[in-house]
Amino acid sequence: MSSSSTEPRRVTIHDVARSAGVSRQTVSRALNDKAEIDGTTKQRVLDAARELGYRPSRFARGLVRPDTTTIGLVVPDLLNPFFTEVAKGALEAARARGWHVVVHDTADDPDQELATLRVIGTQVDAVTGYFGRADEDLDRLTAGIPVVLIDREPRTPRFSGVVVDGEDGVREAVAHLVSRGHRRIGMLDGHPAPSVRRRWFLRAAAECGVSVQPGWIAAGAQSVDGGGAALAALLAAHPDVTALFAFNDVMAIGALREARRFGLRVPADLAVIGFDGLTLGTLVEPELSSVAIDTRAVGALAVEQAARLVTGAAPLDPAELIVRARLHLRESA
Amino acid sequence: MSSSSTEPRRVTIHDVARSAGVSRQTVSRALNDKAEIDGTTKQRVLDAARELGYRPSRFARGLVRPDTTTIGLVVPDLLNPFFTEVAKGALEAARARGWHVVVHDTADDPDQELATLRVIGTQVDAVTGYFGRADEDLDRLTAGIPVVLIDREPRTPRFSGVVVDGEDGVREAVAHLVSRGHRRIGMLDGHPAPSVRRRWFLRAAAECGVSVQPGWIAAGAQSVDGGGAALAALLAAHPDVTALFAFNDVMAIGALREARRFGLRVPADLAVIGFDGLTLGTLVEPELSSVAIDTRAVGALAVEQAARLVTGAAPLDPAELIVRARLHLRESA
DNA sequence: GAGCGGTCCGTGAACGTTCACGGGAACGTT
DNA sequence: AACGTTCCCGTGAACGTTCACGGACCGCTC
Repeated sequence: MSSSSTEPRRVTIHDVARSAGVSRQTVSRALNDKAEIDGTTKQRVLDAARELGYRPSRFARGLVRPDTTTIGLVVPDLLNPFFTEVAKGALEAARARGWHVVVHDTADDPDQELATLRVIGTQVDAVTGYFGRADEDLDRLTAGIPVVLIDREPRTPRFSGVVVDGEDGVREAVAHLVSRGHRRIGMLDGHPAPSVRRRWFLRAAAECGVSVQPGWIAAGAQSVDGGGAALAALLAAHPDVTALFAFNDVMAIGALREARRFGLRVPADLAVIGFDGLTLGTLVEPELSSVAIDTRAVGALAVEQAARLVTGAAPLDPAELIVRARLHLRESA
Repeated sequence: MSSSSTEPRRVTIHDVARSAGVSRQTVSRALNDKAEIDGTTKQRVLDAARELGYRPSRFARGLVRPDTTTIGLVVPDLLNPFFTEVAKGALEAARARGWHVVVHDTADDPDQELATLRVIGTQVDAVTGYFGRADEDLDRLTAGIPVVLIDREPRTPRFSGVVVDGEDGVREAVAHLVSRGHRRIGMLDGHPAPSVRRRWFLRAAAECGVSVQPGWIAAGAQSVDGGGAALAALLAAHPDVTALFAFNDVMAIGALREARRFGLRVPADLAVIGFDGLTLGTLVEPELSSVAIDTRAVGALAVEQAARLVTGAAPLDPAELIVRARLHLRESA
């Protein structure tokens, strides 16, 4: 309502005090439900505050009293149910501590990841999540705040992280397929370059005595459509594959759908096993077998570790940060 | 490493300055990549900062320079894909502004909602999401910050909100079912008390000239299992129902699964139409028909409105905050 | 009517950072 | 030798709030 041109200066506690004819401290008392204040003055202050549209500055307040800690969670795509479940676990763990979680979705885009890190690095007390950038970049951008990586291969001293160990689970999966008579087992990978999960798969196959032709492995985007496309490509070249291990459940579900289009019955014509163990897998038909990990635990562990790093408590041992996968058999294999 | 008992006082910019033998301002210059500083001193300062484990206080910094605004998003259950999609829309809209979003999951629990409001009210610049509490409670707990409600019936002057108008969409759905010859159409409601969506349904049915027996409406929890249970109850009492409108897609998917257990083919024996239009509906078999709304837009609109309220710009007109539903036909009806 | 306890309120100080300004040193120019 | 530039660096002030303290006022008691 003023006249001038510049920024409409913020309404401070002083303005309220002046308007109500009291001092800062009395305003503070009224707003924070403290004692030592008369009922009528309190109401007068509250009215004045409302009238002026006063909102205390959380920065000024945070400066003078110990305040809630905030941690940043970075995920490539919140719509991917895997990350949703991890986020849920993180939120629960944070809530248990009374902490805040700011969630950032990078849309799987390195530039957005960079932008996020740039802005988040100065705004939170710790950051966790999935990152693609090199360690040096991360180190520089986070400027000293604790970083907890999730499911990232090289663990360096600077960054601790939650790692998922699917080796045993994948071995169970392959062993199960072999026990059902499958000999031509393909894989849908989620990276162009061989992923860790592919290594687990190949090693398990070798241990079970079945050989895997290079052509039986197709890569695709880590999405439903990506899984469908990868299966289409795989079947076009090698229609004799009878079983399938997928990089994750989302791709596996895409494969399920694609198999239906091909007229293949699952598991009769094509057995499918995914990875992650999403609850989503119980909603599709047939229900998806999967090498399952405790996704909530992943998020919770990340927050737990972040908490320890922030408070300076003894950090969790790397061994305690390992989440192991187990085969959950349902209908698709 | 100190001796005393009390809090291990925070490392401030002064400590770094003293350690590096320079002034505060020089430390600030080094850390913020400003000019007017010598290369070697800069490095010395950086080393000292790292050595001491210095982290600038975001509060002190936020106090003195204009800082990123943060908005709170409150959802009952992030694992519910509907809320996930809304959250995604909100995150995208916030990112476009360079804003932060702190996400809180209340687990559908009034107490947790209360706790969340209590802590969030003083920590963010605006709050949006789904709330169950009465207006007075919300008003008191949010202490003057803008509140944008999502999909909540009574719009009061104090609270603006995004509302979804499914009336036309539901009418399309019922009309479609009737045109396919259905006369006994049931509904799975998500509330014990008649919901707005139920009103839309009943009105549409009346307009289409079909009557709905009270027993054809069953209520259940707004979850997959809740939908399944509700359908089971409904079919037990009224096995002659041939079509179904569900409160939302999640319940509809539960109904799909339950129908399969009952040996009913969808849509041949039982046509099913959900509400929300989740992408999840394209993953199930048969693909789910649904009265669809633009879920991302819901989240985006909420943030947009919050932005206007925070910046003091002209708020969106209530008419602009209406998201309309349209029937999306797929396989299940 | 002096003292006392209780209630209510105001005044510095402090939190940790950046901004605006000023100043010294080194160097080159006339 | 005086002067202007450029490059660094440091000193008060300010951001908006709460805490610790002190003090005014009122009513009561002895």
